[in-house]
Amino acid sequence: MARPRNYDEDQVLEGAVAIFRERGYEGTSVPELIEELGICRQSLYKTFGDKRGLYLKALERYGQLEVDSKLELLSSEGSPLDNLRTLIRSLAALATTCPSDGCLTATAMVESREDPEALAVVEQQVERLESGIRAAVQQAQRRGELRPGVRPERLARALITVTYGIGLLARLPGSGPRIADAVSVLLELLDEAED
Amino acid sequence: MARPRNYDEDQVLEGAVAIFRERGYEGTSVPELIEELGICRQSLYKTFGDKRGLYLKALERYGQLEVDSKLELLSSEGSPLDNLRTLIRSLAALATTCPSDGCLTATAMVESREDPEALAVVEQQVERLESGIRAAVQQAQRRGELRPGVRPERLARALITVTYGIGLLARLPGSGPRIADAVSVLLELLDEAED
DNA sequence: AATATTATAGATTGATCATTCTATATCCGC
DNA sequence: GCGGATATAGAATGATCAATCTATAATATT
Repeated sequence: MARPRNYDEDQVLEGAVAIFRERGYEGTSVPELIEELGICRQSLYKTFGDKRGLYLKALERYGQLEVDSKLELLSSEGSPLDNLRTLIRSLAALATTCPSDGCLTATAMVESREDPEALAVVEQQVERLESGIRAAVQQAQRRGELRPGVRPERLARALITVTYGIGLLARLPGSGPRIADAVSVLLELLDEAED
Repeated sequence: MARPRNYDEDQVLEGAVAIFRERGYEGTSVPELIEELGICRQSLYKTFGDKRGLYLKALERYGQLEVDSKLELLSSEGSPLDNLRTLIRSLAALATTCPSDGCLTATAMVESREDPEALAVVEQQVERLESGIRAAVQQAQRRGELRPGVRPERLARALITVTYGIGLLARLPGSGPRIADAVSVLLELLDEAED
């Protein structure tokens, strides 16, 4: 009945995530997107509305995957405290990664600071991760892995701040040691909070 | 001999800092700069080369003032540890500030990630603050305020990461509690490192 | 006061931007 | 294999961008 589309929406979105991570929203032109995503102009507009629509979807998708993988890590069987440690250690990977793999959520806090919809997406993902961390801390505490004095919400918020701070610093060449040391200090902090 | 200029270069730069902090580099057009700075087009180009030249100078000026004020704080008389505490507490101010007063240095890490010169300015300021913090930690340690086991460089790098992380999160509405808690946890961390 | 020198104001340029429009190609159900 | 429907390709549009050019205004020295 109709000509079938020549592209896969998910695949296009994945490509868009990579491009926006690397060059940002303003830094990417529609012609570039067309060219690199291998999708034709009209299809892009038909499927995503406009450039910003594609960006919002990419932002959402990125956050979804990123946060999901962290939450999954936190809900592994075994010690919640160990899971927290693993999560924190995984942040160190950003210290050695090329800046083009930086955190799109962190980037969006700056690039989209005048876009309430984008900020809402960001806020939602940040909150999702924050509550996952808080839950893990609470579990660790209930199991007696962390001292009773530890305040889960406060610790979770502090960890969130460092997490996205690391996502930011990863953009700055030469920040590898800073990230590594931040991770190391966080781990030590958990050790000191251990019961 | 010649018509005197109608503007003060320092004042223009200060205005540019405010504008770039609020709307970023890409988000500010030259006509807007002209209009809001009250400087005429030609003078802007004559004095600063081009838009990017003005931006680089503004970035440098912002970092200079920002870091200087923090370093001054750290080198106050009395207890270096207390100075560190004061510095950390001062970060909490960003939790309540409007996002337009966000940290231009943190913003530049994202916005100017493809501009080596801008990144060099950023890196220089970050390093300057980092070494100031490290010196303060060393002094505190030498005075016996911090445990001998504390590693100044590592702690300084961790503090830097949180500092700019806070500068990032300040852009996200609703992050006030996160920033406040991050500060609170940092202060507790210092307490635990006390000798 | 005249002139040289620099600032100012605003028109102009040429590139690039996101988006829409037009025309052509491709496929499915019949 | 034909008609209808949708995808594609790329030209066209109109706005906006940074930057330059042109012409006018203002002042300090002579």
